[in-house]
Amino acid sequence: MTDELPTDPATGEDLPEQMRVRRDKRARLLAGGVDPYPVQLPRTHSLAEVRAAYPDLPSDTATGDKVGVTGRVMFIRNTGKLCFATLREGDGTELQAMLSLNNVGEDALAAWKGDVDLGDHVFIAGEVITSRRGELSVLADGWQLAAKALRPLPVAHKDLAEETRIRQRYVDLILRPRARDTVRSRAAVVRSLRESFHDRGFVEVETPMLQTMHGGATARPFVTRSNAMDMDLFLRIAPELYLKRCVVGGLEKVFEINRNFRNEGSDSSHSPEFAMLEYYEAYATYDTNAVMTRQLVQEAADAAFGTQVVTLADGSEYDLSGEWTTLTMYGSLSEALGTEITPLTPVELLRKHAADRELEVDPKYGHGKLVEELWEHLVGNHLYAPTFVRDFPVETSPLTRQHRTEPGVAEKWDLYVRGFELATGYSELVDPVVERERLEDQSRLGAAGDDEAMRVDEDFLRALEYGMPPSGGVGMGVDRLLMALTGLGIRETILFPLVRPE
RNA sequence: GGGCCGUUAGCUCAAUUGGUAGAGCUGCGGACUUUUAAUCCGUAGGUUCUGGGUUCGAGCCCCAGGCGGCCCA
Repeated sequence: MTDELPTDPATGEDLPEQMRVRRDKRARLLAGGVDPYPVQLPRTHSLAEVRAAYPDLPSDTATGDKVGVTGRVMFIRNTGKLCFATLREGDGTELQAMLSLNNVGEDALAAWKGDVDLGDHVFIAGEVITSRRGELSVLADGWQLAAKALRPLPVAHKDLAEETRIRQRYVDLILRPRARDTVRSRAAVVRSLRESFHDRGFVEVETPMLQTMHGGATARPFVTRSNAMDMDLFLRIAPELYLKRCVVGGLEKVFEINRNFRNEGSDSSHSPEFAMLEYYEAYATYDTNAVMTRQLVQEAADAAFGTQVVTLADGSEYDLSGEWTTLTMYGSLSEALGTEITPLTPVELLRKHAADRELEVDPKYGHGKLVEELWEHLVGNHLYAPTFVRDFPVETSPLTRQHRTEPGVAEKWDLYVRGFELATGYSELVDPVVERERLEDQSRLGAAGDDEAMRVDEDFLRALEYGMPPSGGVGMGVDRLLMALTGLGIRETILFPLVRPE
């Protein structure tokens, strides 16, 4: 668990025996003129290429074909004059190496037994054969150390403790091919998102992560400092206000996939730093961008897993295909409470409903926040199948357009998947005068102590005053998309999540 | 922020009422030319997260702290 450095690195005196042994081997090899970390090895084939070239070799076959392969030693099975090792390479492919006294000679066999430990990278040159048991193997003519491992590999037969998996992800990746699959799935999903946008004529932009004023979401920012400019800066909580400036400027279809930072705790679905996708499209609405968002998710599922009925980590299936359910926030809340709730329902009554359900709410909450809390508690958390919930309270949606016919609600949807919020979409508010009023309301909340409230961004308002076309906008958590598609927790979808130092 | 649980060998975990800290794998020594988590014989390995306290005696009880997990806000 603890990885203290040795008090004396040269002798490694205070090290556990297993690390001392490996350090000693390295030193002995160097002293004997053998480089435990050679710069290059005459590899001719990947393990996967060997496997692909000989898919159906019968047992106990000699092909006569010579190859040079490399891999990390995952298992070793030595007998007196014949040694077996299971090599594993990057994509998880395994191939057996065999070293026989007859082929490599006494010295090379003794060196193999004496020098090679589990976890070492080795190079094997030899003939492709199958063993008597039918295992595809490379029967060595010679071998060479490719990189000596100085730390023992944890046992491969027991799961690594979750904390160690996160803190030492490299070990997790070595031991658990599934961990590497997750990384590849994530890459496939992100690539699919980009391709879906490119196919639809969107342009990818990168907007500031260091901002002089944070905005675009209600969240607490990280504060940092520019020495040269002698001023505080904020790590962005959302790219929204910059992407809208792009739309004002005539980039009518823009998207960005990048990191957001929110100065909040982490749990199974939150991380202080997370990957966010946002996209804006002129002349789109929250109706049309809901359709496109569904397509983005479905295309990503197809690209990464070849199906829209994905298999989750617990083995269950999750169906993302076809059309998705749509609810309204007030309608579904009314149904859950058994009584009509509207934008005109007084705050006192909402508080009473919360109290009746033993839901504790902040006494400062107004109508909008109370409705959202009640809804999340009574409806949102129980939505398993992909569901769009539409028409949010205006009060809590300061950047969203007022509904075109329904008073008191905004043209905003949230997409819920497996009980958590995956994405949100708006018909964007583009009237600069109304926008200013909303931001001024927010800034009054901020002045009153709400440090999640937005500030008045004068430059953003100036941009809107030049005229932003009617637009739809969407934000989707990329980590959460992976969670939705795999059933993993957010810490498994992020390669190196933030953890306190040991 | 609050509550509960955990923290022991390289890894995964045991340890009765407070009474010499154990196992499997790994390691080390040996045997073995067809193994598949090889097998067999032998053997080593500990600041029990840290610091205090109680006690004849603490992995275990008490206090403070660290790190992590779960639940709640």
